[in-house]
Amino acid sequence: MAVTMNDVARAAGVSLKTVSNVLNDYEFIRPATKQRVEDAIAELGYEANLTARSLRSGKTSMLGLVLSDLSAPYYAELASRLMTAASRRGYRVLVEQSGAGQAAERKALQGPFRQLTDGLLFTPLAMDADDISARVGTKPLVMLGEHVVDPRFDLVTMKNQEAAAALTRHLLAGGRRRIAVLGAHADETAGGGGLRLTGYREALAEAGVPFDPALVTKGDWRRDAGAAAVAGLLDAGVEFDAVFGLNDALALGAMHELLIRGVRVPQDVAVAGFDDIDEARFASPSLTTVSPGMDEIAERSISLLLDRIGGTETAASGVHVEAAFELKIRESAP
Amino acid sequence: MAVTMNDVARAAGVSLKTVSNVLNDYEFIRPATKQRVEDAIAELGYEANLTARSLRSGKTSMLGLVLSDLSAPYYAELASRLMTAASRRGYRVLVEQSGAGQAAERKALQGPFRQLTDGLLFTPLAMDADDISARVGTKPLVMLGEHVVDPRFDLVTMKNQEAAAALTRHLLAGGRRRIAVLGAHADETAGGGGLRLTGYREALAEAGVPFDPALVTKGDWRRDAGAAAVAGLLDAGVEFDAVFGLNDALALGAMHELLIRGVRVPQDVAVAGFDDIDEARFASPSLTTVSPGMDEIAERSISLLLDRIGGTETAASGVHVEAAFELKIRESAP
DNA sequence: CGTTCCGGATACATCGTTGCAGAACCGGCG
DNA sequence: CGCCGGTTCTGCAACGATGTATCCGGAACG
Repeated sequence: MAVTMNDVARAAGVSLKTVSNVLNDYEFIRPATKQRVEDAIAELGYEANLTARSLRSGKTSMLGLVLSDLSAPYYAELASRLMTAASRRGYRVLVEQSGAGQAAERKALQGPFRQLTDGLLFTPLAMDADDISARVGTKPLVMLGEHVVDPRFDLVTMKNQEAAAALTRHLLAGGRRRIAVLGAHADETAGGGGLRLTGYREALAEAGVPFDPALVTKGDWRRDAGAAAVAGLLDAGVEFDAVFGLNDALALGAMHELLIRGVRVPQDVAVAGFDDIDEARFASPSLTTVSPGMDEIAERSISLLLDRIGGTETAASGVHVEAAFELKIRESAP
Repeated sequence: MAVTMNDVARAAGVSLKTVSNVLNDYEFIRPATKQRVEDAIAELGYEANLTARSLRSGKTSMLGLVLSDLSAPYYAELASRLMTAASRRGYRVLVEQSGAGQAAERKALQGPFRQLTDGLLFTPLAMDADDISARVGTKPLVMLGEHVVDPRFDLVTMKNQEAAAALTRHLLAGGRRRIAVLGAHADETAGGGGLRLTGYREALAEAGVPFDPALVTKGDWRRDAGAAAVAGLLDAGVEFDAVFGLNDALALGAMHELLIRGVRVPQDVAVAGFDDIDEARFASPSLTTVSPGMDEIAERSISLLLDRIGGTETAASGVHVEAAFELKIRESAP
């Protein structure tokens, strides 16, 4: 068996509780005693049993991260940064993939997964605010992304609308007038897609360019959907001189399809994306996109969640954090 | 407070232990009793406390996954599949990023991380076999990847050498004779890179094409390193008509650099990679590569680890599993 | 000199579950 | 009728830590 506190106590000639006190930085311990305990710990190679500690204290030192699919580059990078940020503060991150399904999201919110964590970072895609509100327990929950924007919940996101507007302005400044949009969803106004679309329309309006619904295509935020959408536009004979993918995967899929069909990027059609995943820099041509300040998002969301867990943050209604963004002008839309 | 077994017991009019027995599928329980307990559980919405269960049983139902960096596409996809495979069998996966550092790898092998998991999937990059052997505890450990191939350890990997040879043969069949290799490491023969390089040399030898060390460049397995390596070759005036990136990231970085410099792919230089990450399909041109049968790797490694945990697999020395591969011929090297 | 106060350590209960041993009950058999 | 073996259920201890209450001894105080 592993070494327990009792063994340490015996070796140090003190009570079990004194060992516990040393470990928990209890204030009133004679230096000599503390030293004896620490020596015993070192000698025996004692390591605290986290499970027992969890049972007693009710804390697990784990944060849950619910996202649709870890293999999506954006989420993979986000998860990686969140883990790093959490680990700096002594927490681990346990990831749960929901596959963007309602059932899985609900389960992550209520089931055993919740029990294993002290707080949740949640990227809801299928559940709506009321549904979440009804099922959210007592443990802290911070929303990521923009599918659910609701004053009841803490939220860390980016300036979606502003960023999309800035990107669209850049395309307009480059002389583009017919900018196709990929990845819209029906009736979505609150989500990230909706906000980005709103930013796009805002920039068009400023420039006096009419909005043409025929240029807006729907689809999942994946490479293959981007390719398919562009294929659809081309086959339908819709004219366009730029493509704005609501995320990078869409834009990269679109760019691939354009190049296959002999459409030159950026000469014939400029392409821009959103997220600045690592791949965007190394695509050919490299992809113009918006960097969402992911480090800031990771840092702020961990901070916010830990403040809630620790009770430092006490705002009754949701705290909304918007990270700064940065335009990344590259070859695909110079 | 949450509902405990005691509450359920009271509600069902049985002892606490009977509730436990029902939950653990104990054989001798009258159907009527079982029903009463199950009704009480449903009515109270009881959920077992996993922490307490872990403390008592010594099992956590979590598997550890140690890899260098979750944001690398290959690892992200692997992690995602491993999680899915594990979840099918009632296990969760806890990921730890080592950043390819020795200290971090050692910590993952011994520290609290180990405690939280029933077994480990380990992708060692910095530690060697003896070091691992000295620090591996009693809990099961399955190696992934090829940096450490040692009869002492269980290992799930792919046919690196065969796959690299097959890919090289394909390039040779296309008339390429000067095939540059990106991503070699000094003196590595056992690791994945070493095996792939060996496969490359094997195919060259078969074809009677001399091996030219000037064509082999070293570097990390990342996009930027691939770009840098190609830049180095071009600047040094080394002639080559094909590039074999030891992984896809390298190949994609290389392709980017080639295209930037006006070298046509595949007309002037063919490019091939290794891993078949999703991005390879959507690159422009799409990337010829080797698919390592990641689903099989995920499935087999989870199976093997669980067999070890459950004591089903009892081979004294390491079990070595090699997943099948598949050549993916695409535009970059038709 | 007796009392109060506090630093320093301890004993015991407790978190929610499972393993072990055994009690109570039942029908069948000698 | 008593004993036996199997079924059904129960009580107690234990997993390894922390919270609460308490105890003890010495310094400070009146």
